[in-house]
Amino acid sequence: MSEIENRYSQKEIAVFRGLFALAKDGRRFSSIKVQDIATAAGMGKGTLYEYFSSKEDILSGAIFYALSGVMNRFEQSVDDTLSFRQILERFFDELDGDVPFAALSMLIVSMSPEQRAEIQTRGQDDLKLLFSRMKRAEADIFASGRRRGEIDANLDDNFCGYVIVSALFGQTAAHLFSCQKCEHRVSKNLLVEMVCRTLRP
Amino acid sequence: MSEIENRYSQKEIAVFRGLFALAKDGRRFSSIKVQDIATAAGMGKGTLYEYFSSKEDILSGAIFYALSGVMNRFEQSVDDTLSFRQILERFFDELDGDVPFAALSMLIVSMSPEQRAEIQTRGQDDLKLLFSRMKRAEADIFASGRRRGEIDANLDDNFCGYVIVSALFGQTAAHLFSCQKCEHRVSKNLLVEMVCRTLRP
Amino acid sequence: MSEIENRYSQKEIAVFRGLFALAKDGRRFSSIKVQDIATAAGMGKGTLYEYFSSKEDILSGAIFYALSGVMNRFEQSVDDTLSFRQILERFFDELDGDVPFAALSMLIVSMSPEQRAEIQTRGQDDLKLLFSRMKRAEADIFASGRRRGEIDANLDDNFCGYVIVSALFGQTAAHLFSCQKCEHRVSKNLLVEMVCRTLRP
Amino acid sequence: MSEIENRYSQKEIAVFRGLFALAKDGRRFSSIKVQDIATAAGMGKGTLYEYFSSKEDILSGAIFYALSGVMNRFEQSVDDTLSFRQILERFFDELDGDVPFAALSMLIVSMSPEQRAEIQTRGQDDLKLLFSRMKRAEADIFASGRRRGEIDANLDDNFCGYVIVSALFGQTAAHLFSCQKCEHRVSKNLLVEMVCRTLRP
DNA sequence: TATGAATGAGGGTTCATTCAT
DNA sequence: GATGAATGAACCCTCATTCAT
Repeated sequence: MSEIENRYSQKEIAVFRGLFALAKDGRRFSSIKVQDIATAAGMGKGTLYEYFSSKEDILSGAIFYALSGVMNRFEQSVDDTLSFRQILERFFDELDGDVPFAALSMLIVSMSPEQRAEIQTRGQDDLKLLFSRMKRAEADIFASGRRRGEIDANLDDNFCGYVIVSALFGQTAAHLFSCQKCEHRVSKNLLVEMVCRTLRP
Repeated sequence: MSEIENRYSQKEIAVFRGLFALAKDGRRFSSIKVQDIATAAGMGKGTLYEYFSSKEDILSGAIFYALSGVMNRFEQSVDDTLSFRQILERFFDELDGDVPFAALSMLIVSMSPEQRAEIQTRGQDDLKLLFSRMKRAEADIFASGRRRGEIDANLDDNFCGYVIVSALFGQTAAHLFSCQKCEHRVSKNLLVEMVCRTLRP
Repeated sequence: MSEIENRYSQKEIAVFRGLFALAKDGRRFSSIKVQDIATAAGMGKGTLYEYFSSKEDILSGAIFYALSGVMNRFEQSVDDTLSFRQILERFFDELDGDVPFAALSMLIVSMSPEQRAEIQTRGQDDLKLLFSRMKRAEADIFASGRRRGEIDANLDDNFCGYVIVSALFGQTAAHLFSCQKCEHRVSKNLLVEMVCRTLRP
Repeated sequence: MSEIENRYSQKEIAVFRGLFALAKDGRRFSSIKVQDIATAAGMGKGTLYEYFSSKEDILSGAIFYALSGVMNRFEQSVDDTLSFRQILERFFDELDGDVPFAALSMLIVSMSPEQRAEIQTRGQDDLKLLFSRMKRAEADIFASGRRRGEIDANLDDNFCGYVIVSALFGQTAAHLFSCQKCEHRVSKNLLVEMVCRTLRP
């Protein structure tokens, strides 16, 4: 993670954190003004443009930054001494530690289709490296889960990964517009319960 | 459903369909101009304001309209002769028939927090009636699933509902930003598979 | 007056009266919608355009109509058996009878410079005839006032007319933005008092 | 006056002057575009909104600014060595020096009823102070005029003030829509003559 | 380097006008 | 003749971006 943090200047990180703080309560990116971000980051509006070329660039950067953190977190969750459920719990528990995941979700859906396409190919040496490392971590965790009998041996890594990603974003979306109000802690328990139930043999 | 359709003028429905067509490919609401909606709906820009008080009002109206359709569809999925999996398949199969669910998801996350709060309380005689009818339909379907042994008897209706809602929105979010591209049909199969695996005893 | 009334259809008069009613409480012409006028006149919006070519045309027509009334009223005030002060009192008393003068003032200042230029030359056979008749009435009244010793013999008709016009519009303007609130009746007394004091020998 | 000028930034004064220049020739406020004001003030359209919250706010500000100037001018006209007529002449001579009074009149009648109500109560420490100072100046001038025998001792300050205000606005209105064209200088002479004749014993 | 005053392109909204009924 | 649904030109205002300091 420190290597990721090192890749950003303190100013950039301040901007990212400012943006996440603004997006935390479900505010849409389009309703967040550049001035808001600058204020939240504790700097002048003009300074933003010393580090980012546009408002959209801030969005892309912030998402890239946060995803790096999430992936690192996931990678670090690999621990052969823990059960699959325990790994999930630890991962979800720490998920909001660095960056509120609800904010990250809001920002991701705020991206333009072009940005989404771009972020998939961006930083071929960076993001793809992260992805591949995360995939390997995933594979380790899933393999461990299968060995322990927590994951159905017939389910491949793609399905398992899809279940987690889907549950993750589904939770946020459900929060945004659900019939019943859900406590955040309950949601996490629901999440773990759902994933484990889904993947169990 | 006809009762819902009847509650809207042809112009209003044309606007809703125009908006959904524009949102289908993941376009953000903020990047959709009022002129775009008018053009997509086949009418002049000024005409929109004969039926809606603002751009946001179009959004609220469209979401309310689409949700009504989804709920009606779900209610109509109740069929004691079908298995839980079959009901899910039928529901998901028809989900995109009227309004693309991906578009609906995009629009829901495009709502402002204020709109989200408002739509929860709006139309006490309309939306709440729909909700309660859907809840009853849900209860029937889940009860049937439990009777057939497809749903774990220990899981209450809230959990079952949460799983479906979460899977529904998670799918869209996963589409928006996932590592691998997913075919739409595959997603549906994944959806059914996920829900059934999660709820099985 | 009947000849003036006869020159307008009932619809046109309804429109004029509707507009005056709307302008009575100081509302600016630019804030009065065509729909408002139509509603106040008890007809459909489209019908207005059967009788007037534009919103500005309604304004010009209404002013022309009201001015005709005022001039006729003034002409009819000529009465050799009354003192100058009595004539003024009668004129001012009846001023609001047909059309609220405050509304007329508001509408006059709402005219565009082009309209003002146009109305001075409009209806060469109509307005100019009215003007000349009014001038003659003025001359008679002023002459009578001088004969009775109510008007300074050194003041020409232009000055006398200017005093009346100025007092008339000054009253309205002072109403619009004055330090102290003035009762309408008081204003009339003030008006007469001012004019008589000004013109007295 | 410098204290008033100091209360406004140079940009604000530029905007006010730009607006007065546009209104000078009798143009209605509703026909003056924000872009026109910006151009006349020598700045970009967006800059206006750094200093004013709306087009109406520009109007209110300009009127408040100009009225302050007029009141200050009137206050400074107090001079015991001059006759009442001389004071009037000096006041009217300088009236157009800063801001064309015809433009100010046009803008005042362009105000919405709501704005008129608001400006009467606005700036309790500012406008009301100005009003009270002007009232005192008025009282001094009228007292001096009575002492010199230029003003009828039976006329109270309210009547005297009303005569001046009425003459002031009546002149503008008469200009806007009068039978004969009046030279500006002639108007001023007329004004002084009218006021002095009216108030004389 | 950091800033925020200035900018103007762009978009939401209004409303006078038209025309099919 | 009377109507009002439909229209789009026009305008106010926002806010991302720039650049002189």
